[in-house]
Parts: sequence; structure tokens; C-alpha cells
Amino acid sequence: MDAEIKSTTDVKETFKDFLTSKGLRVTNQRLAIFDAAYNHPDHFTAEDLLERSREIDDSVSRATVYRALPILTESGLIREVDVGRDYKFYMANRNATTFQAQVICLDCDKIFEIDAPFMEWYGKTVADKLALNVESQRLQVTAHCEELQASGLCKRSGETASVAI
Amino acid sequence: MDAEIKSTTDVKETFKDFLTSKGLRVTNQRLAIFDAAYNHPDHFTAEDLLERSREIDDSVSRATVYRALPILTESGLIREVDVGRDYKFYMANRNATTFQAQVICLDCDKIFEIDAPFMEWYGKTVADKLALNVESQRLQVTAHCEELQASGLCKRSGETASVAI
DNA sequence: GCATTTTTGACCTCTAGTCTCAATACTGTC
DNA sequence: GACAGTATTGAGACTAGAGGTCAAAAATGC
Repeated sequence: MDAEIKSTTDVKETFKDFLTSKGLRVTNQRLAIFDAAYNHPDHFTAEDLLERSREIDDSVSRATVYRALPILTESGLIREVDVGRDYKFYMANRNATTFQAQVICLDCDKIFEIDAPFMEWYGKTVADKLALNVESQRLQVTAHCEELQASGLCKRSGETASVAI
Repeated sequence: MDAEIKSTTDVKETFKDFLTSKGLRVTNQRLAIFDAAYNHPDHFTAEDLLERSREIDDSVSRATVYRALPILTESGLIREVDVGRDYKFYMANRNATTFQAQVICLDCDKIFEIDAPFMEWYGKTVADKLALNVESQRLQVTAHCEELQASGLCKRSGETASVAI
């Protein structure tokens, strides 16, 4: 395996270390939730995560998932993805470091993230100009299934589109 | 009064026309909600709007406000402003046509919108490149009160900052 | 003014997310 | 490995924003 790519097992150790360093305990439930979250190929909701976590450890409760999410987010292993819905989405932070634009399908609820390095540069420019701390910036594009398939973005679930803007 | 700037009374007529054209009835409650929304200087929530509407017509109910919001949004007189909170914000669409970036204060809940014409151009470029319909794009910048005051953005409530990025 | 039909207010329901608290399980120490 | 101390857990109650239901009220067209 490529030395630059961390295996899930390695990342799991990172997560355990994170817990310990914060004085938090390493529990089966937290590990199950980590596995479910980090290996999820797409965006997921808290409810999705509960379901998947229970496939690994059926004792995991809804409350524990909601309690684990901020920990996982703080660890940097997953991140919140706000798409302007009434509930939150999350996704594993497996590789992305550059800014990503969200393409949201209005028909089927799918969310794609595509690289938008230009936006990152723009964000920095804005931050300099206003002397503000840019915590988040979003470029959100909405479209319909048909258009998405024509653009080559919408393939199979879990497959990353190789498009950048 | 400048002929190019519509008075609230004129806009109210536009709203009445909109209702009629959609086969909807012109009711005191809808007009009260329109007044409360269109004359609100800042961003507001449904609950804010309920309170303000009741100052104009104390018979206005919560349900009616929630029912009026999509109508007002569809009419284009107000717009939804998603700032990634658990509840929706709205604001009057008094002048803005260009893209606006949101600057959100993490300390005091204030939201500023500043012109970002560059983003609009970028959105169009993206739309062309992907052959997608850009429905919304957001540049969201977060900051703290101190920073905001230093940048000249945070003044008095209701005052528009004259900053563009 | 009257009949028709929409709209309304009061209240009920829904859902995502959070809180409570007794029971459980992790951790450091022996 | 067992123990004590303490964090964590699951079940279920709870909250808040949002929206649905339905009989009563009000706007519209004639």
C-alpha cells in the first residue's frame, strides 16, 4: 500500500490518539461510529450514520451518534457540509484539502463536491481585503439529474467526479 | 422622490398585483406580513416576522406567517438567506441584484451582505463550463465583532456597509 | 348583498437534535 | 486481574422550528 495513503486502520489509530489526547475514552460505540463515518463513500446525515453504525455495533444509540459527531468533526476526520437543508450533512475528510464547490441535484438529493481551487484563492483575497478570518466559503450550484448526467458529474454512487472549476 | 426608487406603497401594490395574478386573495394578514417583512431593515426569522406582523395586525397567527413566507419569496420581494443555522433567515429584496457575500459575526449573530460582483461572474463561468443551471452561490465569511468593527463593516443596526469584494 | 371558495387561527403533528439520569464500561492504580 | 473512580451510554422525555388539519371567518365575483 502506498505509504502516503493512510489505511483506515491507521486513521483509526489517529482517532484513538485524538480521543486519548482530549481525555476522552475509547469506547466500542465511538469506534463503530468512526468506522461507519470514515468508510462512508458519500455525504451522510446523522440518521444514516446511526443506521450504519448499528450494522457494526447494534448497541449504538441515536444520542451517542449525535454526541460523537462533534468529536469526529473536531478531530478533522469528518467535516460538516452545509447544503442549506433543514438537517446537517457530513462527509469523511479522506483527501480533500482544497476548496470544494457543491453541486446539488434538485431531483435526487445527491451532492457532488468538485475542486474549485480558484475559489480558495478568492477567499484569501477577500480575507486580506477585509482583514477578516474566512472560516468558510461556499460555492453552491444546483442542477437537475439530466443536466448532471450530460455534464459527466452524475455517475455511480460513491464515484468521485473528475471535474474542477 | 426619485422615480427609480419604488416607495413601499408602490411595492405593496406590486405585491397585491402578484397575489391577484396568482389567484390568491388580498387579505389584511398578508398585507400586514408584507409590511413587516419589506420594512424590516435586517435579516429576520419567521418568529421575528410574526412578532412584527402582530404589531401591525394582532390577529396574525404563526401558521399564516409560515404560509405567507413562500408567497413573498416567490414574488421576489423577499428572499431566503441561508446562513447554515438551524432555522431560516429572510430579508427584503429592496435593491440588490448583484451577488452578495455574507459576512456572519460569530459573536453577536449579525449578518452583513456585501457586494461581490466578481462572484457573479465566476458563477456564470462555472455554469458555462459545467453546462449547469446555477441557482445559488454563496460566499460566506465568518468573523468576530472586533474584526468587523476594525474593517468598518459593523456599524449601527440597519446601516448598509459600503464595502464590496 | 349573496353564494362560493379561499384563507385564517387554534391547535395538533412532525422531525432533527438535545437533555436527563440510572446503569454500564473504560481507565489508572494496585 | 480486581477495584474504585469517573466518563459514557441507552432509553426515552423534551425542545424548537416548521408545517398540517379543520371548522369558522372573510374575500371575491356576480
